[in-house]
Amino acid sequence: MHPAPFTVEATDGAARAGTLELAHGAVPTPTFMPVGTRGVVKALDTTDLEALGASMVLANTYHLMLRPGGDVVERLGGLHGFTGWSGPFLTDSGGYQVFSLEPTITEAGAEFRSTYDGSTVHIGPESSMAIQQALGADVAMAFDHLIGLPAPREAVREAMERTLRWTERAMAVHDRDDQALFGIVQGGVDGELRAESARRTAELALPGFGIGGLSVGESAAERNAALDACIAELPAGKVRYVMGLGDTEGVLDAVARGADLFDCVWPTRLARHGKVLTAAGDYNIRTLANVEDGRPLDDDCGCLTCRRHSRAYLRHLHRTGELTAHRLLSIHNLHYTLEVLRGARVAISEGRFDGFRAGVLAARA
RNA sequence: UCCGGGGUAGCUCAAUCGGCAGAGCAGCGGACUGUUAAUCCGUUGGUUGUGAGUUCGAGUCUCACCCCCGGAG
Repeated sequence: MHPAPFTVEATDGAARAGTLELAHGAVPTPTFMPVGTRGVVKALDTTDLEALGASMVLANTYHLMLRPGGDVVERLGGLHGFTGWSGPFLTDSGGYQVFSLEPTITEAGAEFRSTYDGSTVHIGPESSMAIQQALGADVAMAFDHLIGLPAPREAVREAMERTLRWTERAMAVHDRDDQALFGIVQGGVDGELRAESARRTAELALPGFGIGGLSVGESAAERNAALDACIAELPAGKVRYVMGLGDTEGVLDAVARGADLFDCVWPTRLARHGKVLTAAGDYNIRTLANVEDGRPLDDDCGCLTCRRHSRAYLRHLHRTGELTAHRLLSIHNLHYTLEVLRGARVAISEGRFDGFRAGVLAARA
């Protein structure tokens, strides 16, 4: 087990700025991990990610075990050798697919119909761990049971308890020294279950903690209350990763509550759908309003896309289905998201996070 | 000038025997959060080229005219 030491360098209220040390480098927090499910951030390559200043990338166990297979990736040098990304990686355990693909769940694990060829595939806490160790990310996530909300309290408790049992099973088989294993807090939007899940997961003495099961149908107020309940029970000296959260308002809410790490398809998926994230508010590039607009996507943005291309050109590319549109908008949206968190980090260290956050939100409104 | 084909939403086209004028695209709006999503959902547009006629009822049948395409001359 890699210890993944986390140093809190500054705090401002509950918000904190820190550094997470991993086998492939240090990650300044708070920060955002672009999602590269199949070993690639859709439409981008590793040089794009380097230019963006991304410090860590996420990949997915379920998808990579099916294609090309964990063993193939392992023989090609693990995720780092295979993809060419030399910075830190985190692999999700396949737990999200328990939610999104609705497999049959038993105590042993989850039984899926493969999304690629329809064959039956099984993932349990041990097999997810084995595949993640083969993939060789800096951080592996324990296989968890994630359910959509709203859900009956008993179902939320059952998923939470199962996640705890599965996490202990994952720990029992994990043995890579260059890889950290994070546990995942569940509990829906029930404050008591969240607190209990966080407390019992923290007792497992893992190097970091995911806060999972959010952004699955609950309101922002419910999500924030759930975050408060979890974070109150998690150790201050370890990293807190809010899984699957990526919109500006949601991320800033979480940073204000003491979260350090995020990942989400939000910036990249929205980019492919033509939605542009900006400091002055979000909009769709596809509309007629942009047809002859020579301005950049965002007047104040310094990203590669905004330095070189107009809204009119990007609208044209998106409308005509040119693949470059996805790359250029993904670069912009990721740059925007990373900048918000870089700004938050600086503001925390200077003791002005509340003002920073209020300014960002006001400009977007 | 003659022969043939055609004219329906911004565009390309459907519409059974004469029986409530539709679709795709475009446009407009919404959704999307540990990726089965370059996706999905919703929605505004009509004097059916013009004018008469037949009929309970015409995009559809009849007549005249206008316009477009092809062929002939």
